[in-house]
Amino acid sequence: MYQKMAKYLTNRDENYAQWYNDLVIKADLAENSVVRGCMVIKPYGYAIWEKIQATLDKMFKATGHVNAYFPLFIPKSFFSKEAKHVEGFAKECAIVTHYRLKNDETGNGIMVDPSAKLEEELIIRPTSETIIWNSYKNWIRSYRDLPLLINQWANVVRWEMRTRLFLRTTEFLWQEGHTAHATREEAVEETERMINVYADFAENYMALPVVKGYKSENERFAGAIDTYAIEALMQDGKGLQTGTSHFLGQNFAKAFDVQFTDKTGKLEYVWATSWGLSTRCIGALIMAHADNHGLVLPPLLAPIQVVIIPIYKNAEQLNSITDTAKRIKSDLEENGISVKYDDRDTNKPGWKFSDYELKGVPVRIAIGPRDVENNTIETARRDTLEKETIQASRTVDHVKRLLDEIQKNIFRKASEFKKENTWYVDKWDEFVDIIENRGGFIMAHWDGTGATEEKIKEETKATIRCIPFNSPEEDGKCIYTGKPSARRVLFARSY
RNA sequence: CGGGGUGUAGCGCAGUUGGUAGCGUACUACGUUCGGGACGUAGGGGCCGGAAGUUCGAGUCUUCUCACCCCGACCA
Repeated sequence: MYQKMAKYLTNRDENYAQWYNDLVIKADLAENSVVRGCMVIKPYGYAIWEKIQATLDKMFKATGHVNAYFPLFIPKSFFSKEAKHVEGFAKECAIVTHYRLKNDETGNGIMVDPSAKLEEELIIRPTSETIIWNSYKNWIRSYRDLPLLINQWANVVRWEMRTRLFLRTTEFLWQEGHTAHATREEAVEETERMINVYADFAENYMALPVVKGYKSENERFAGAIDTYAIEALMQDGKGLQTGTSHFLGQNFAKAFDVQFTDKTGKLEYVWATSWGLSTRCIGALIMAHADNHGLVLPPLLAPIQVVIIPIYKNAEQLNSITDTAKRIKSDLEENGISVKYDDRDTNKPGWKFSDYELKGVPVRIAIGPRDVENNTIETARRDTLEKETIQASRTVDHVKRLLDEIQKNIFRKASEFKKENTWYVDKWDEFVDIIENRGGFIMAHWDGTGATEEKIKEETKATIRCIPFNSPEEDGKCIYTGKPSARRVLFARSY
């Protein structure tokens, strides 16, 4: 019955990358723009982002943060103030050099007016530490001004060589939190708090099990003392970082000369953190849960949680079905469930079934003449594709239970997948074999040096995704060099 | 920036030895359908990426050019 899907969507097991691209396009999430490397996020894709924003924003507010907005443009000179930071981003910056156009005198449309050259070029933000800390300098005088707990929802630009919808685009949307603290301890605590917020969000809303950990020096954010990340496993065995939190120490405070007077009257540099999560996590949502029928959205982030589809032969039937459908819709909505009643006459029921499956709507309700007659409805859950016919009076309880079960079930499935694809490896041959042939997370010993990490990357394309917080102390030998190691770290190929 | 590939209808593609462009899908209208992407009939839609050249004649041959895609170096 479902085989025909192959006609519409590339098979996931035959070509994962193509399946992903097809899915993003066909589920109407986004498309490539005429601007190289940039995407158009379409209404359905943006609706998912809005759910993500709304959820995270609440979590940020609940942890004491407030929103603000800083400029898109950053004076070039700001960038050179923190040496490591420049190094990290210099190769992928877009630069504004002029501020005016004029008619081309040779008659070929318009041109950049060479007389309108900016005295100092402006960098389009790849991240906002510098412009924000330039403001913080003016805001912070005393310990009474701290902590400063600010988040912004923004777009950023990183000039990427190779892009993929949601996973890596030249411009993307994200939130970036930037906090300032009086003590090192407080800043470290904030860094930890926010990685925990991300992990909570990933697991309980995205239904995505993650590994929390430290980044190795090679993988660390440019300008950070320490970077924490959450890493998730995709269905093709590759890792995807879905959120990061940085302890910036006093690096930016020193670069922008942000000092405050502490309780004892002493002048101190401010301690900082920054943390971010981007539209990339929509890619994670897709790659972690979706199947050959299309998207599978966790109910807590699905723009439409329930779709009602009428099945009818004539206007009379449609009218009586619509009565039932509207009643059910408002009953569900009263219970905080988002419902779409799709009574468009322009598509057949079968077409709609497939379309909403493609779009990952968690629960579908079908109502036909037989249902009206028997006071029943048919429900179908997206995760297992199971259908049930139930008494219409039971709809609200049944749908609530289904949404709850789907949310739990896809998390459970993803957790099992992660467990089955996490390998504890002690031999290099086995490491290579798993990376080449099976994929997944590999927990292995590492001698702690960047050189070794680099060699492993060269030979296998696998990198250290993180050094898990919960990795127990354990004597072992580095998988590559055989040198002593105190704990296992997480290796994987990644996006 | 290196290596490979593709540009023909909205999308996906075919187009032979050069002879004036077609298929699938989508679109429009009407009818039959409607419980898993319906069917029939009739229609509309093209500067064959761009420029120059060869030729009586170019989607097809030559040269130049532009754009995009894939593989590498960089990355959330």
